[in-house]
Amino acid sequence: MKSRADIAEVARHARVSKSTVSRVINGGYASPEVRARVTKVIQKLAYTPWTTARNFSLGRAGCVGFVIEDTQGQWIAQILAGIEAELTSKHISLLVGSLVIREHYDATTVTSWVRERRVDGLVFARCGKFERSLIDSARRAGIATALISPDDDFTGVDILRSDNVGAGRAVGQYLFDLGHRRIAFVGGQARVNATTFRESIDSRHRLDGLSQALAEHGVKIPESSIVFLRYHVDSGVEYARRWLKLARARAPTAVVFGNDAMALGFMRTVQSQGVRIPDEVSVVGFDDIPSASLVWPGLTTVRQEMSKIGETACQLVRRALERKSVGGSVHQFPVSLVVRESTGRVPNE
Amino acid sequence: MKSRADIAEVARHARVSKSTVSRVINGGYASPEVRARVTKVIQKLAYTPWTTARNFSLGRAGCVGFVIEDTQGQWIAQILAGIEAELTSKHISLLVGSLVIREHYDATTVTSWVRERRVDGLVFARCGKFERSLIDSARRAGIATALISPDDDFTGVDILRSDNVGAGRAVGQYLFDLGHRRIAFVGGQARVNATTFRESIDSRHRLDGLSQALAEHGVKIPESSIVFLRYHVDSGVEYARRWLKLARARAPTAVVFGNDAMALGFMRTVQSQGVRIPDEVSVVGFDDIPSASLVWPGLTTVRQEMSKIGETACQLVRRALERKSVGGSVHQFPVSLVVRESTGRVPNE
DNA sequence: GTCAAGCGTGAAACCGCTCCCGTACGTGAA
DNA sequence: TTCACGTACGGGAGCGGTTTCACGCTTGAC
Repeated sequence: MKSRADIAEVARHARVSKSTVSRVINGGYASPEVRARVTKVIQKLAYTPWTTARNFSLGRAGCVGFVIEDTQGQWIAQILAGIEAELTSKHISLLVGSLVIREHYDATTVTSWVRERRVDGLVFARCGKFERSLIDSARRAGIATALISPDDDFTGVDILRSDNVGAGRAVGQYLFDLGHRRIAFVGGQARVNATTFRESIDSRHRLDGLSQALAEHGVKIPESSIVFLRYHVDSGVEYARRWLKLARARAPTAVVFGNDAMALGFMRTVQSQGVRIPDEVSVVGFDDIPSASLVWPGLTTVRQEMSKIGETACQLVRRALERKSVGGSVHQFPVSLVVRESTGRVPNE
Repeated sequence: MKSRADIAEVARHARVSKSTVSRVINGGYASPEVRARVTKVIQKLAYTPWTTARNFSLGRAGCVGFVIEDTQGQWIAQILAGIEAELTSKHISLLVGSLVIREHYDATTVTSWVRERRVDGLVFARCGKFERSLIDSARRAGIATALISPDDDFTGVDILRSDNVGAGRAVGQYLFDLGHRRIAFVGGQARVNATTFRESIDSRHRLDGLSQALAEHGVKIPESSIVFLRYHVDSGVEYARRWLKLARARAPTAVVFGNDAMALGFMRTVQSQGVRIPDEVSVVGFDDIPSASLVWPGLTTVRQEMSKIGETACQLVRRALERKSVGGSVHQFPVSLVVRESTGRVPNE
């Protein structure tokens, strides 16, 4: 009992050589008659080339590795949706190799992917800390790499990011129009190594945009109203405690957070103390994670095209693979302000 | 310039045959001296077997396919964390092949995985509708399959599920202890095909447990307080409208939902109408998605060991692969009640 | 001393596909 | 007619591992 047809069997039935069958499948020289005959046999035998053998023969892995840091687990779906769409739409579809979703991604795992040539390409998404040596070794191994990152201090890799400055500007204009003048910004921190964190570049850009837009109307955010904490719900809680201690007349009437998790932490904490949102304070987040629309009041936030970014990242990796060249392009994606109920006109004093 | 060492080069340097190198790597007959010599050469040349070649030679794909339906994108992280832990912990680590995260998973994609032998194993997670023919064809192709599903009407595949009845009982006891006597249950629906839905088995089991626990105290849930809607935020919103219309004295003092998304939809809707939770109504969800702890008040819910379930699913697939036999085991995982602020004592009337 | 059993090793087949190269044929130009 | 060239196809090497098989050596039981 033969378990499965292989290319040789197809060739026998069609009375041609393996080479010809291969050409029919992959599109090479083949006369119409032969092509028709072979195609018919393929149909009849329900033949499908064995992917592993094909990859082996082509000297590739047929996989793209995907690395992400995602403690809250809110990102994955969006980015993956894009990646998946891109990969499956191509008949030469490469699979998403695997992913790392621990709090801090494990460089050892990724290194082994490179060493064992498990992947042809790599996509790093929102990893606070990129190991430069890791990316370099990937490049040396001929592995195309795309980074979803605000940091563009890399050579030879494609970089994708959202227009954070534009996002900040949009938020600034929006809050100004609502009458807000005392605005605070709570940015996030990116991981530098296991224990150290630094001001996140994403957040810095968002703050820059925010400041720019407000400055155009003569409004300035005082240094005392700018703070950078870890990208985590707890940071929102912590900032809420500070905010609650401020005198009513001096407390910011609007707080812009570096991500939704912090914003939601802030909201629930002040709500638990009886503060009404947006009557007493307006809140803006970033990212539009699923939770943002599930709370009451819904969180006004900035939506990024994460799905589109994931899709493009894969396209870049595939293209870099085909051309056997590594590109160092930078792609910036537009964002959109999603207005919900957590923002309102500034209260009359 | 040779790009990379292969097994033949290692063999040359160590003055042994390829076979011996292979045996040293995979643990076969080899004298201590030879083993040491070969190991040293491997170190020196930084040799790592090429995964694709190995898989090809072993006649396998080296991949496990992962299929999930996840519109809200809240599940993936939890299950994947477990899968990833299991796969990377094994040196024979298989990669997560790919995943489908559209609203309704695409059977065509999975079929092509099977046809092209892209995967050795398949894990289906929380897919409302399993295509029986798909699973059967996978079995015939010798692909080990694990289902994360409450439905055990399948043969030859491993099934994993949470103890939904136990979960329902725990919720029932808890609410009874808080003094609740008028309790409603809003279950979910699973997809049967593109347009049809049926009462979800998960929800039915949860309701069974809930009813059992309450019945032991002489409390009965009237039929009119049981409803099955689609597993979606909107269903929570819809139920909230119905609830708001009920007379205070007749409205349930506690509502148990089939999942967190519906519970959160209910909460935000009644909150927007000024209803205080849990003072006026207690709310219980299921699943403990990230959002549950981000809202105010925090949602009391039931946590499932999704990470553990994912991990076990992979173990089962791997084991089925090694033994070349398909097992039909059923695994039930314990759940835990997570009490937050959305539940409280029944209000004095 | 003989024989069987087991260990340690090398040679070579094998997995299924791609692709290089050689050949045969037909066509058009010199 | 001859030659060059492009098209169509077959033969077979090659990809890098694993595994089977054969063979030599050592050991122990009789």
